Amino acid sequence: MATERYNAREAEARWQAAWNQADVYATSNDDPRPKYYVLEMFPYPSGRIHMGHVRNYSMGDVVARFRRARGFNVLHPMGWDAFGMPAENAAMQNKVHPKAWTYQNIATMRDQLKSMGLSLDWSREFATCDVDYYTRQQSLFLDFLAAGLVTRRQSKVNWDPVDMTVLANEQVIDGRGWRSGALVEQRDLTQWFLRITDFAEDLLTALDGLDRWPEKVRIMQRNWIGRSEGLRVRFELEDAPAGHATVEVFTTRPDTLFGMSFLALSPDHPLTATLAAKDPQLAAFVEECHHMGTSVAALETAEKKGYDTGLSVVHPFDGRRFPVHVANFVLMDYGTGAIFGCPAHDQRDLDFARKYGLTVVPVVLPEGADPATFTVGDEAYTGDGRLFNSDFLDGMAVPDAKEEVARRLESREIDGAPAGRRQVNYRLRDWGISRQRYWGCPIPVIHCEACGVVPVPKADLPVALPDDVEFDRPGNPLDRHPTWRHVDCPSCGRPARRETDTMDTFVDSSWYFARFTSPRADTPTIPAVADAWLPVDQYIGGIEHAILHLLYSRFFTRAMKATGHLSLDEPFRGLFTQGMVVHETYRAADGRWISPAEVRIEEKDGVRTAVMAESGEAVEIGSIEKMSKSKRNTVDPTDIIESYGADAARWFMLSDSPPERDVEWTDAGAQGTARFLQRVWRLVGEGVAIAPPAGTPAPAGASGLALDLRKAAHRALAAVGETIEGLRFNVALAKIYEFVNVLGSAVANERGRLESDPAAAAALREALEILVQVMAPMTPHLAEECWRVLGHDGFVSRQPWPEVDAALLVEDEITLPVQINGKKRADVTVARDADAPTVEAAVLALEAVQRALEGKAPRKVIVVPQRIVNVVA
RNA sequence: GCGGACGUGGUGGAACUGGUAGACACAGCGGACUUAAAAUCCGCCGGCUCCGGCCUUGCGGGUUCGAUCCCCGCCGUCCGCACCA
Repeated sequence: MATERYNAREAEARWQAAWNQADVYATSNDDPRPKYYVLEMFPYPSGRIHMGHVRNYSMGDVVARFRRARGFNVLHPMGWDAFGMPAENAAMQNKVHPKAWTYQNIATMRDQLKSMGLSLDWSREFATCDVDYYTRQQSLFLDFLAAGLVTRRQSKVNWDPVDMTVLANEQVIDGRGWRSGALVEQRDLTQWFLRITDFAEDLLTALDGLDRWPEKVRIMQRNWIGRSEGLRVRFELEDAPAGHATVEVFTTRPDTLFGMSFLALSPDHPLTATLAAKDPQLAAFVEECHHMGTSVAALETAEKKGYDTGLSVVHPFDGRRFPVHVANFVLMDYGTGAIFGCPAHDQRDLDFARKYGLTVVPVVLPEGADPATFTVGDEAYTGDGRLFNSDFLDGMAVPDAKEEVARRLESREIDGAPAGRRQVNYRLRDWGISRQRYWGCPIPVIHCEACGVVPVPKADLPVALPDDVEFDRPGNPLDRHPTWRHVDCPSCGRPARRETDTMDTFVDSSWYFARFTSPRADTPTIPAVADAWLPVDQYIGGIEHAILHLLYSRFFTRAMKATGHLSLDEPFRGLFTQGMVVHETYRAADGRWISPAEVRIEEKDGVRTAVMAESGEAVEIGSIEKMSKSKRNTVDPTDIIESYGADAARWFMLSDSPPERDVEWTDAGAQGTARFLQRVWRLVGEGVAIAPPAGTPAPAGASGLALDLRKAAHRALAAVGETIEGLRFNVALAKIYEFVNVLGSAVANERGRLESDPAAAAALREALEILVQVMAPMTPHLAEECWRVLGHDGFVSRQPWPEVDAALLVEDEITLPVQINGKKRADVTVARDADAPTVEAAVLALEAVQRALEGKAPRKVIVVPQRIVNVVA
């Protein structure tokens, strides 16, 4: 009988409507079953979804559907990370309001996501630019402010003089603004900060407990937080200017104090400023340092430069005097902004000392080196060893010497304070969230001449963005709005001024996962509900968020705990970072990039060539790269879904490559997937014609073909379950292919037996149902359609995952490979529970073994039960 | 410079805890069906071979009855951080 081809376009639309009608994927907060929260990083509404989204959301949907079938109450929501600069850029370029642009994009992308057939609870959807959302965010900010988790202070920022805004470090490329191309200036601005550094230690130590996170991400966060233990050491200054009797440095190597040859100040150090006020040459040097730029390239090639201030400091132990320099490589915002230089054991200090002819005295002797001859050339010695040339430290190991110096300096007073203080330092900085931008969450404070900074009372929230703004000039439109910023002081009632800075959009994404648990509540969360759902059991997204978003969210969760909005520390129990979608690139003879849609690939004798589909003009096939607009090597998910179907797109995104690695999109692969899905459709159609009706139980105690089919089905069922659980989707799919191959050849070659043996036919029905159910997480539309063909009403999406019959997974007889001297030479088939002597006897009787032994007795026979036999001749 | 990951057929990859290397797929080749094409189905598909075998998981060693897996040393690719004292 001829089976109709599966019409993905028609069937997918029909099942999406049916799911929607029956509200299949809505989740209740009151469901008593165990919870499972699966979340994919929500998208920025840039315009259209891309294949990276398809991959990300396909993975999450497999997890969600699988867990639902396993009996969990699954929360699988979707929303929009909707504030940000692209909306304002669009406003400036195309004269469209950021709000209109954003919501239009959301509408488009929502339709695209819906066409993928994702099992999302759309009733919980929100965008971070919804007033309802950012109102709660303002409320959170006020709580953080009251709890002392927010500060306002001056800091150096990257200022783009053309766009007139602060730029994040990531937005400064080679010293220029990423959009304007203007040279970025360092400016001192008053900024709002969230005090993430208060949690530095906890954010660091808690990483150890995140055992379902990729090790790579944990290491990146660990390095980012950058904890180091050291000592602050205060030096007495000679001939010091008023107010600068001492200068303090931070060091992690107090053991090398006797190897000191200079002290260096940051150009931004207060003492530098004091000295520069009276020393025009120093002032010029400082100015020069500020113009050196912050780009990677500039730092890499930057020469060590210094300026001798003429001052001296006194060594705390032996009273020697050392010069004080201002040096370009000393950072003001790490440690104390000053260092002591020990050239023998620090490469930067060594470079500096060589340049300015300062002494180099080694004080740590590598093991086995001769103290009389050991010298340091162009490479500082930073390794371990024993102290020498170091007075009372001589002979000590490095750790002991560190301890001894700390101990002595702690109990020593200079100028009324201890000369040394142990200190733990972090690289992590407080999080500056002020942005001079319109399209963000307004910071809810008011500046009053009389009262200072006054928080907006919660009753007055929201501080809503005005709609009537102009984007005809760069800068922040909120600053130029005729009325918005004018407001009465909530405290004294006199005219005051609103804060016109908005929040960094990373704030918006730092708590959205908590908001999904009760998205319409009039408080940021309902604590009991948030606690019931959180943590997110499986979070899936790109590695590019390894630090910022994931660290901010970890901080935010702690801050929300401190302010009573939930009561846990870690938001994401399991984290998975998926690889990118990559594609071949194509270039025309004149060098312009050509999109895959315009290219036709031809293959002759294994050589692939490409031509323009229309003109036949030759096209060069280039390297495989991340899909990007600039290289035009993108494919549009909607085109793919229209030509192959959503199920095929989903399946292909999950097949072949392990999910953490990059996957290459190829048209041939997509076609192969579509062919496979047609094959499954035919198989189910042909199979159901032979199999007994729905409801027929699987045959118990089956044998022969029935048993073979049952074993194949239950083995696939077990393997698919295990591999999905481990997020090894590519392996899950391979197991399904294997299973389909078994079923396909049974239906094709064993038709007679299937028709004459009711047990085999019943086993076939069971197998087909299992096939449809294990495929349902990946290809839900096709699965629903097949489920109907198999004679069932209702949704396969609501079916529980079938139980594995463990008895069917074990073989009574097993075939063991037989090795002779580690090389496979034969097979032996024995009972599964045969003991070692029995197996050995069977092996030695084998003809191949006899031949290899040439009549001699084996030296040794190793029997690994149920695995392998190795005969050592 | 520091930190990390990876390296398996033409390609993507599989291989439980040290136990048959190459599952599964893509591409390719051969064949069947067809007036033809599409679709579908069947077969082959790491290398060498004196047809008994031999070699093969980047390279060189080591441990082991046995190594893609563990250890040491190289080579290569990719990613992250980067004057953090």
